Amino acid sequence: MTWDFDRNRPIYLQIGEEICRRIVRGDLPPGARTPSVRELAAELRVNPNTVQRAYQELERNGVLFARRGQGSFVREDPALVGRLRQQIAAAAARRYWTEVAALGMSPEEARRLIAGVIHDDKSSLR
Amino acid sequence: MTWDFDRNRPIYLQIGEEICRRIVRGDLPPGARTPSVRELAAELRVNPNTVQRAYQELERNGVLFARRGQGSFVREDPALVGRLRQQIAAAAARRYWTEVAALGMSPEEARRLIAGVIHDDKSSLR
DNA sequence: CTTAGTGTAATAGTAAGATAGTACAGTGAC
DNA sequence: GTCACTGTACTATCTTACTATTACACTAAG
Repeated sequence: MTWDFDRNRPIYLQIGEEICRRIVRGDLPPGARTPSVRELAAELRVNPNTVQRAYQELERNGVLFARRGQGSFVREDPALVGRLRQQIAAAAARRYWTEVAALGMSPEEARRLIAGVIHDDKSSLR
Repeated sequence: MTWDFDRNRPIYLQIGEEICRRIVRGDLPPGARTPSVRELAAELRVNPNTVQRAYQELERNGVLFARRGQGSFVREDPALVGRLRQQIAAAAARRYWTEVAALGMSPEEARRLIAGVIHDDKSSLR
């Protein structure tokens, strides 16, 4: 999976967010080994330093831990997945509402717009 | 209105977005003069060059036009407001759905989450 | 022990955003 | 004409994200 970054935001942040998404989805369950720094850097066509910075950030936030010579792993905290899911989703929802409210959009229209986008996306899958 | 920037995104982009929001809301109707470069720079505690860059960007996108010695103005294109409103809102909705879908969230939950956030916000206004 | 793979650290260089300061060009009011 | 405002342009400097490269410390497998 090569993948496109938002050029206007630091890559290391976007990598961290992607790791968290994989954890929430269950692709990276607690205890699992994450891709190594060099491995992920090659996959994303990015410098290893950038990946390492992302991992350090995640370690500081209690998401990962690292073992020299072995790799980095998802923490085994049972509350982790739920916490991440809740944090990310709530932030996304809040951001959406903040943005459209700043346009003067009504709650009803804000809800309708989301429903429409979701519906269009579903029907475009075939 | 002093106002806080997202430190992880270029300020000039955020200024441009705020101008567009003001246009959509009607605070800056077509034909209206925008704050001068120096004026807005002072208001936002930002360098005049940064504001100028935002204005240039908006001029390239057909949102503003400038007259030396007079100021910058919102274009009088009758479709402008609707176009901006549609663009910004649709992008916001799409981004929200992309984000939560990447967590594995269902359409129903995505809609419920938005409804909850909007409701909480309304009831916190008093 | 050797080897290959891991995380970690340090250095140097590049590019972009932002600041500071100055200067020039056009407009309108006096 | 003068003055005060506008947009516009340019240079220099700083900071940060990112790249490139090298090196070291640790672990597991052979």
